[in-house]
Amino acid sequence: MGERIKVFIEGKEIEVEKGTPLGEVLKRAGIRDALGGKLGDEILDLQTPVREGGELKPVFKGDPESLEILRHSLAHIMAQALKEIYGTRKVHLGVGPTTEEGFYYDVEVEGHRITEEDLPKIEEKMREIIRRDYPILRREISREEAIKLFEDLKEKYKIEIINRIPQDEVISVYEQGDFVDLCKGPHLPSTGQAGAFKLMSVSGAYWMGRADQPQLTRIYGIAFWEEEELKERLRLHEEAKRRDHRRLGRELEFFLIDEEVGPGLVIWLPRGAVYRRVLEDYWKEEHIKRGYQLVYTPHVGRSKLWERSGHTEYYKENMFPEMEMEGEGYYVKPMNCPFHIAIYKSRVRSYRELPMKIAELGTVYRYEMSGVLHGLMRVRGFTQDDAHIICTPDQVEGVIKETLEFAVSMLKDFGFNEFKVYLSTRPEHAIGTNEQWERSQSALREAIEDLGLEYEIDEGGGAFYGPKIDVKIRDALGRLWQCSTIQFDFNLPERFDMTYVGPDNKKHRPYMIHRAILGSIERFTGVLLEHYGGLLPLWLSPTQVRVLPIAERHVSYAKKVFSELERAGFRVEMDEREERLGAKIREAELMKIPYLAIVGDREVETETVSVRGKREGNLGSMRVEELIEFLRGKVERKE
RNA sequence: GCUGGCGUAGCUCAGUAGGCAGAGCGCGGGAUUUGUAAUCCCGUGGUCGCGGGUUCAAGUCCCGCCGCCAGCUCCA
Repeated sequence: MGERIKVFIEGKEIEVEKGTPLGEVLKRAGIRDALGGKLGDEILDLQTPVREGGELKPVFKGDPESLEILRHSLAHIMAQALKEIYGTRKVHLGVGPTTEEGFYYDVEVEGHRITEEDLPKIEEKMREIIRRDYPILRREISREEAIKLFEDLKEKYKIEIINRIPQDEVISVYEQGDFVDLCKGPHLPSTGQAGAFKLMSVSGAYWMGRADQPQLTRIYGIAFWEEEELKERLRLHEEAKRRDHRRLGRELEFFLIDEEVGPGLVIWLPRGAVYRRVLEDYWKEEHIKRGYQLVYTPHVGRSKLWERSGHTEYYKENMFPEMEMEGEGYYVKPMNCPFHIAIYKSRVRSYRELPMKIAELGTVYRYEMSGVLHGLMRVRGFTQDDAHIICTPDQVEGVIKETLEFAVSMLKDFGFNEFKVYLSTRPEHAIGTNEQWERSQSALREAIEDLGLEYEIDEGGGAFYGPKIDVKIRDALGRLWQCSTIQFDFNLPERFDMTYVGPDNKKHRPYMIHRAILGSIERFTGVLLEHYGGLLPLWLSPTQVRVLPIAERHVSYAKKVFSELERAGFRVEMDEREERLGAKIREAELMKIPYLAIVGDREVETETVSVRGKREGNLGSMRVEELIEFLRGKVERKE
């Protein structure tokens, strides 16, 4: 009799011998149609021996966890297809994990470069393997056996993986037909049960993610149980493409990135600049309301400054190279903090003036590797909505709470309502005292909990100089984007010898916090454009209303409408070209102008305008004052 | 930066196997006076990313560089 363990399934307690396959365990609990089970964080398939007791959740086809099983098996089916096409010993498999929407496999094919053109052929072979309906069998083998097996198969990468598996861990392989792969599972019982999939793309990926290692070909696929779900996902991909901010930025005349000007350097076109001005005005007002002091600082600073701040030591690879003038070195700023510190230090500070909140829409320049640049999302020059808060130790809790609240409320104003917060705590090598770390970390955690936000802790993921929280927002397509960050800094106050005079008339070291809410204006704009598909909320729209006279005889009345709207504070345009109404409307629609005020004989006659909303369509006739009220309401509610 | 793909008119794209650079939209001019997503006609527009090479001949083939795209890596 072996060791016995207890598992709990749907409230039932089942005692089995350690190592009983999961399928057997489930059978004893009276569950027959499951695909696997979840024990702790691990998803096991039916063949996996259960070696630990605990709560066991059966996983059925259709459960989110079941996709993991499906996708794992599809990765193997793809690998098998590759081997059948290019030769078993010519294909060297790397790793083949599942992703959020499918799977990929990193492979090296000797003597052939896989391109997207190969994908249909591979897909076809995969379908064939699925039709053959091979049973997928799990086998646990010894380390020696495993090494011999994969050496025979010329699977050099698998050997490396085996050598990294801890000595006490079981090594398992899965077989289907004459294909065998090192894998801990989970898998479907047979290839015939694989669902709907599509191979999407091919790209390079370093072995082990390290640039000094060989580069393999990564083949991506997406997979779902049902054809319908797959189609829906492909539709989302199309939608994302349609909403690509780079396309919208050009079409709506928001911004330009010009090769001659330089990669990663954004030029804001007049329409984009109007939007940006509105956004920045709003941002400034909100900061002033909350007691921030707005400042402006230079774009370059002496090398000595960056040496003192530590940037030349820790951040140099992200900085534009040093320039020299009158024998003195200068750097273009990658951050605003040293300047804000200079402001703080411009005179002696009393505890009475803390917390001091210094804010700036500060444009910084960072060297980013050419391959990572991407529209507005990843650039080399950008404007941070930056602020530094300097406070006494016992103000920390209040300051953090207020800051997080501020961030969330601002993001909500832009129409984002779903947030995910990440708390990064002390890493192994860190500066600062235990007291500083604990106080800061608990202030961060409390603030998140007080606001009832969903969060995750990234244990040890903080910077060496302090813990932080990052806020990510979820967009209309379900994607997460990092925006806000609240970061403690125990380093700079020391380096710059920042002090304040306390009630005891002695000098003390303040706490300092870096924070950004939108992150960068450029990136945030990219996110906004994609979130709204270019149709920004009325308050942010560069043009809010366009007046369309139908014929020339309506122009003078249209001008009256135009100036009334303008006087009411709206951003208005008029299209008085000799064009058909349909054409004027079409162009306005393409420019995503939120409201059109159309005037023809009827409107002149009745002193009204015919209103057409981009979202709502024809809204019928109303008096100009009514339109103004209607638009005002929308602007005020930030709709 | 690395791997792969791409780079033709302002935009979207065609250009077979080297053999006189094309279309639609845009833009300019004219006609049309127009009712909820494209009026018609005429015209304009290109160092084919840049630089070399092969060839009688290069948008097309080869090499180098630049940029873009998908990833790797990194991040606001």
